[in-house]
Amino acid sequence: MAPFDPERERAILDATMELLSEVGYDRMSIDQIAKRAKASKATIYRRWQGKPELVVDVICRRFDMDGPEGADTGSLRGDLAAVFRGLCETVERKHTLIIGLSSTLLSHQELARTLRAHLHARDFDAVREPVERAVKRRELAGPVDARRLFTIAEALVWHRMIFAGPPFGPEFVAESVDGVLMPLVTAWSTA
Amino acid sequence: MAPFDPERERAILDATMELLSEVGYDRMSIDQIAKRAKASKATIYRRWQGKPELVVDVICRRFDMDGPEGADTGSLRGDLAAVFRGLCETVERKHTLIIGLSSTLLSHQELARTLRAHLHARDFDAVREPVERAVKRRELAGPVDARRLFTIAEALVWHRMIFAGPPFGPEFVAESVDGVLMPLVTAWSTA
Amino acid sequence: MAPFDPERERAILDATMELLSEVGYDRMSIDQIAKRAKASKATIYRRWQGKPELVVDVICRRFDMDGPEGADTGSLRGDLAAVFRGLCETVERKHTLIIGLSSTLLSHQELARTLRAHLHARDFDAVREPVERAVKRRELAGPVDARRLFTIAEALVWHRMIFAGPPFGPEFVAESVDGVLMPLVTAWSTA
Amino acid sequence: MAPFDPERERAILDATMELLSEVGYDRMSIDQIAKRAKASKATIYRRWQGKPELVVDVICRRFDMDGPEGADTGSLRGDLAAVFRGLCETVERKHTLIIGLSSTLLSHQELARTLRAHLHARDFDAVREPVERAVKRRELAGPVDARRLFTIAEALVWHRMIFAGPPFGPEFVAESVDGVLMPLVTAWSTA
DNA sequence: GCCTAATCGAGACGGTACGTCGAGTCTTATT
DNA sequence: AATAAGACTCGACGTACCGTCTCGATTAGGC
Repeated sequence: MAPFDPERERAILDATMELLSEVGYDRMSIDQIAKRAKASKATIYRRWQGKPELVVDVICRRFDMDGPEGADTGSLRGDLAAVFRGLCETVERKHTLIIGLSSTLLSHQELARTLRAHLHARDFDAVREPVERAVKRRELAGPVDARRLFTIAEALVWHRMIFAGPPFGPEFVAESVDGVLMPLVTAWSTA
Repeated sequence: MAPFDPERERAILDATMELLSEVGYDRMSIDQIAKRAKASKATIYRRWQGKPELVVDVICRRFDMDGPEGADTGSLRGDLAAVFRGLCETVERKHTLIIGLSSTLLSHQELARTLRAHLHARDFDAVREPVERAVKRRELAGPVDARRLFTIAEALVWHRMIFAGPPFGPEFVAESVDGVLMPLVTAWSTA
Repeated sequence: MAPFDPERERAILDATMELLSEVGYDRMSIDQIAKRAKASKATIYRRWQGKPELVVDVICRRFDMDGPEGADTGSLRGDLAAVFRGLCETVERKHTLIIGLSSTLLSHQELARTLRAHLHARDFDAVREPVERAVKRRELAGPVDARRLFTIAEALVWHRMIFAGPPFGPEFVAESVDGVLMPLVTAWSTA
Repeated sequence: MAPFDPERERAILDATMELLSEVGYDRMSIDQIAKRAKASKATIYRRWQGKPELVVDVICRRFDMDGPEGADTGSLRGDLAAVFRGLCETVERKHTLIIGLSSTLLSHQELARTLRAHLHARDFDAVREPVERAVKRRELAGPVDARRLFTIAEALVWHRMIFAGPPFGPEFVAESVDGVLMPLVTAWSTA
């Protein structure tokens, strides 16, 4: 058992996951995690600095975006709407965790960096292909920076998250795609 | 001394302010505040429900937006840039507090509403006038929903705040105004 | 409630007493005491430095010798035997606590002093009167230092305690009184 | 390496000895011993039940009385004083260990027996010869139970140990021998 | 000018969670 | 087969805040 036992790690991460969704970040205690994982607190603290680090690890390992799968709907608008809906789901799924962590992240910059790296990353690809297809289809006049477009989408979702909270209805998706993303991408492609 | 002593209120709010900037929201304790304000914890809890409420009060009273004062620069682009810069400053100034609070807000919806009310409120006006002036000047082809525009601006700033953190350089302002706000407002006005 | 609440103190001391006799010093935890006294650990640590100090306090307040009351039996031998039996009882009653504490006392000299002060103190008187009566009755040729005599008795009991443990049978009392105390006091009085 | 390696045993006992004198029984941990002896905890627990057993073993092997060597001084008083001084030294040397162990011994009767066996054992002989010589010299009127005498001496030293602590000055030796042992042995021999 | 009542400081209280430590067990790789 | 290394469970430790509470002392305005 000389190296860290991966089985214990699993058990602890699993217990953490469960408790996160049952009681939330704030009301979840290390003792609870230990008890549920049939682990000792020492084992937890041997691997992670504290609760925030543990939860960030959970997020990174378990909550990673599954790629919103830019399904090809035939039109740019349809593709963007699909991606946007995926983004809403993802943010909605993680937001409790991330917001629960946020105050801690202020004083743990390194932790914040780690978490950020896992926040966009993969999703970005999901928007590049629809745009490229649209260019090929002549739906767009010229090439467009997909990264920038994705950033705007992300900003819209998080803003909604912060100032209104879930759920994200279809009217929010429609308004965002038709009122912001499409006008923008069109404007950019003709610039 | 029959009514609540307003002097104590001041002392408590001041102490809270100081501690917030010295140690941050999380590591600030009610005991610290009481000691620094030479007040008793009872006095604090008599006026506020708890730490979050107290801090929200501090934010509302002390941190309120000074109105980014959409100075008339003669062009829509200049006006929007001015507003956007003001928004950056405001968010930068408050973000620590707001993020510190955020996890609490998840379980205190009423508190969240109070805070939100103080988050945009006044700023919104600052963007309506530039837009109206631009319409008058024929810089814009038609009327535009200033609220929507302001929301986008806010979303961009908060997104930057969350995923990169301060400071917000001039290139961020330029990119946002030229790459997003101007194209959007133009597109909307011709729709 | 400004000063320390004496009722809580009682409850804590009582709980400590009970647990000491139920599980012994070593296996008694502060958490147990707190739970049984319906007190919080903080309250305990506010008054006492730690477990040893608490237990010493218990000993001092609750276990104090009730004065073995040298009942006047008419003869010096009878009186000494009575005192000696009382001493046996007292030591037997306290020995578990004291031995439980002893290792701690090594590194807490001040605590050790406090405890020692409560170990003989009162008992000493119990042996002075029998001796004085014996002198009056001409049973003893001259005056005798009662303190010294008591010390010998105490030494005998503790030695028995350490090297054999309880119980102390009547043959131990007889042997001690007839074989040691009486010969000694006789020798001293004729010196 | 099939059988238990005696070299490891030595290393462990040595490390235990060192630590006992450096930090005392209570603050010495098995991990420390293991680290210092470059041994593994498993190796320690394979040989000894636990810390108390290990320390008792150390005491038995390393701290055994070297026989206070009842040097023949020509007089019973001189011989007894010599033995008594030796006893003081021995007890002083071991007392930290024994007191450190004492609380554990309460719940480990077998261990207590083992330790007791090593506490008097040899010393007893040291007092028999002086007494026999004194009888031969006609210094004593009749035979005396040396064991009983030794017990009294031991009781005096331990009592002093417990209620005052070291060091044992010459006045303690003088008072004990002249005030207690000599009167007693005289009284016994004429009985 | 006094009295009654509200408010104050101080800080003890029951709780809950923290992060650390030591004991004793068990696993793996080495010798 | 016994070892060194060290991870493991368990449970106690002592600390820090939380939000509630009970004290006297202090200060108001109504008499």
